[in-house]
Amino acid sequence: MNYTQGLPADFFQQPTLQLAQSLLGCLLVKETAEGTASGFIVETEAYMGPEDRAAHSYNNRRTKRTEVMFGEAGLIYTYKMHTHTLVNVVSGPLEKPEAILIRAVEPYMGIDLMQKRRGTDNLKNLTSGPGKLTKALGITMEDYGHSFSAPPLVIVQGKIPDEVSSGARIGIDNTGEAKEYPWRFWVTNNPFVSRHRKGTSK
DNA sequence: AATCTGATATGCT
DNA sequence: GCATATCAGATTT
Repeated sequence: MNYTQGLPADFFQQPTLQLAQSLLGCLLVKETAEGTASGFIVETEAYMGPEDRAAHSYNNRRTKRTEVMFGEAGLIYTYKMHTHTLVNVVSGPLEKPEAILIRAVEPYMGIDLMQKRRGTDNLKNLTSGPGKLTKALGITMEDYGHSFSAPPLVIVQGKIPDEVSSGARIGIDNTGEAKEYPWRFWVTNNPFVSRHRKGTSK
């Protein structure tokens, strides 16, 4: 199978919190010289720009790193955290710095390649975290600023999750009230989510 | 639960 | 230039 085109632009133009849920079950595909690897998105977190203390773009902080968040929905926002690359989907209209962090995927195609890149054959440990999935899929800063609608990194239609849960986000201590906002979404009971915390299913 | 790792950008001196 | 902060992960206690 070959992916020449991702989801249409209007898919990404949903309100950010809604898009974060819509992305669950979609297939994230990365094509490289080594081969194609892909996985179903099973966990996301929304970051709501100026009003969100936890967001890089809080208070419209516009820097070289956050610049792409002010662009159009459907662009790729990658950044590095320590030794790991994390990947986000830019959301919201132009000049609204909102984004959705992809926190975990369920391995689908190219599992051999992912195992090689991660140095493990434990499926549950391949892509169950934002830094892990980028390494497994081969996502790098090279992808920064590109679109999820075109190769080599695309999001295509996948399957509809059976059930979706929501709850507080992860890793954002000391950011005041924002840390309790239920802006993390995951596929209920999916074993590939990064951390199992309590949430409410819908 | 604590600690190490150490990319990138920002802010201060 | 140096100090600091960041949407982690792996390893060790």
